[in-house]
Amino acid sequence: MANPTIKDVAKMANVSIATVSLVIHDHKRISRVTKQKVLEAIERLNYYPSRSARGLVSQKTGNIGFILTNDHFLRTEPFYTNIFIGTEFEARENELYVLLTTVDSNFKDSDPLPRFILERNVDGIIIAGKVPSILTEKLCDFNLPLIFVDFQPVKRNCPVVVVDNNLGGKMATNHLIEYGHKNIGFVGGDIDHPSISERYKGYTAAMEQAKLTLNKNFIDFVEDYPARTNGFQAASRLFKNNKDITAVFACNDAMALGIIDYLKDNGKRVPEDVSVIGFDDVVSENSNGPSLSTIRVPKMEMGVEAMKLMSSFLKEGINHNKKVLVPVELIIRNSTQKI
Amino acid sequence: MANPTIKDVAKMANVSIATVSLVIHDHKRISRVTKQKVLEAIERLNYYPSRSARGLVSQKTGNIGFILTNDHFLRTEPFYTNIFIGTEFEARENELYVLLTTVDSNFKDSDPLPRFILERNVDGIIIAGKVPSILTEKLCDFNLPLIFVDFQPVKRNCPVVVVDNNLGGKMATNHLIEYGHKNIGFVGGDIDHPSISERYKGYTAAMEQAKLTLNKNFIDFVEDYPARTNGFQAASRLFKNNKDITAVFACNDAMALGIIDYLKDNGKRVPEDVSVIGFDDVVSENSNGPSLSTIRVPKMEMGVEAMKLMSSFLKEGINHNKKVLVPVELIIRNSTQKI
DNA sequence: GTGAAAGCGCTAACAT
DNA sequence: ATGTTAGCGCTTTCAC
Repeated sequence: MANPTIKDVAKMANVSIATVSLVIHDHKRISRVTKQKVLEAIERLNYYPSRSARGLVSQKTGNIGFILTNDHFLRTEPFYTNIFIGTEFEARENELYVLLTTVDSNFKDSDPLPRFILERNVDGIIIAGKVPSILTEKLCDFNLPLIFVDFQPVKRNCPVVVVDNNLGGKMATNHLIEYGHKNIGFVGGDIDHPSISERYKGYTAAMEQAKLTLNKNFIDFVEDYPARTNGFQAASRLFKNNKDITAVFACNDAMALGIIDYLKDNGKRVPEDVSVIGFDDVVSENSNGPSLSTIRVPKMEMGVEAMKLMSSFLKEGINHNKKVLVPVELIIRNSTQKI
Repeated sequence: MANPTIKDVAKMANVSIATVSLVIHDHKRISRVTKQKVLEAIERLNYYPSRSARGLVSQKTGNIGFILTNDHFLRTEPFYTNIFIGTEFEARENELYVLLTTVDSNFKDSDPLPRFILERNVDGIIIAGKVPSILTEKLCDFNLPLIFVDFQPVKRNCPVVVVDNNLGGKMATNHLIEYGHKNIGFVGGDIDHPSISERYKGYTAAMEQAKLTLNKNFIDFVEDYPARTNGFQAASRLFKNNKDITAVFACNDAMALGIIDYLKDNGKRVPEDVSVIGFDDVVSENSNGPSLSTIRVPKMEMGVEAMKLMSSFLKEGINHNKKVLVPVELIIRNSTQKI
């Protein structure tokens, strides 16, 4: 039969559709015999309950929405993509599907919300990366569980999966310090971004702990997205006036590459003249040049953790308002060396 | 109101739910006045029809399934991921969502099909990359439109979006020939893979057209997945016996990198001693080393095209059994040079 | 332990 | 031009 319904099963098993439904949900008060009969019919007909029908009556769609800003969606490095893949992975374990969508990076109050919310086509929402707070506010008004990954919204108290950015910042800086560097620069993007500010705090903390002077001239923030070209620009400002910098910690790999671009263009060798370390570990896999030391962020795991929170909330209803801090790892490659 | 239904709208507009439905579907025979009334009520209540309810009655879910093998899903280079993103992109234009899932690379007859098919939770399926033919067969049995991307199944006559692999192979080879190379090697993966065999055919065609001898010793196929390590292995076999090879065309970027790895390890410089060209263009973006010449494959566009085929089929019902051949582009970077 | 029946929110055929 | 109604496939309460 093309698309058997619960009726077909009931007919074949000589029971009512209610009984079939109970069997499907493994209800206790069903006799062995009946259960067996029904299961056989299901098997023979190759029956699967329809999602739409279930969704309508149970108000559960089995879908989870995944929201990303355009900016993040279109970035070439596989950062948020890998987080998405992680959610996908864990979704499967929990019989869920993920609906991906993007919102404008400058989401305005008048902008429409993702269609899957309006159509009640998701049971929960995972938000990856920084999104405008106006969006967060609007999302909170719906009665949908909300989980944030790689971004902790201010004010709102939602379950969150974030990288231990502070520790990572310390680890990167300490690595340079241990290699004998003293004049260590920091290059960052938008300081208002929680991740970047935490990485910066890790940097200052490590510097202070090592009793190294924190030179304001060694620090450069771009207002823009922390992209490769911005790293280049930042480096040009940094090195113009500070010839004695021997190492730079960039807030992410893209900027680190931009810094290396600049140094190469200006006759400096990496790592011989200047050590550079990044953050995220999005570069390595397919590069064939001198590889970048960095702080590895377990991107897929972050997605997995987020979906685990979602799934356990959906199942057990416990909203622990948990903050999952995923660990980072120092990856020493060839862009840093002892002084 | 929390979740207004069609009834709420009908009540507020003083019409029947049927009228509301007709207005939603922009039916002709509705008077200006009524339409206006209803639209106002919809606006005021912030009403959106429920996906599940619609899905149940119309047998249309608004979802498209996207199937990938594990192998492809887990590869680090963003090839299929970008195709997926392309489908996602075009899906939004057509008010569709994409459900991603993977199947085992060795899908067996007894393996269950993706859940979204069994639950009738998709209106069509896009299959990306090579999948076991047994899966294709099973999928065809369902009455779902099927579209293939980056893989053309043998026997089955489905709409397909593929790269012009043959032309790409010619372009890559001609590039090397134009640079003065004569002893040009070819390194490929599984020759049974249509894409690889087409690229190889392009290579041989270009060689023959240039009246260059096709030396069997200059050609190496691995049985395995065309990965970086396999490129390394292939290169080691190739160069062991053929000291006079001055250029290699690798069937994809990953293998090209493996070849470069081997050459470096063995004291050969790229491109000074040996030119290497790849295929796919998945390396460039975040590499900081000498960059790889390659044939660019428009990955996102492929996804877009596939979803366009799907959407137009769903809307107009025209199954053109079209074969969309997406164009490739020669990207000359620093891994190839004139002899 | 099992069945009858209501109803989830919508579409579409048929009435009026 | 608009309303009435059946029914999509399922879950769940309430009878029996």
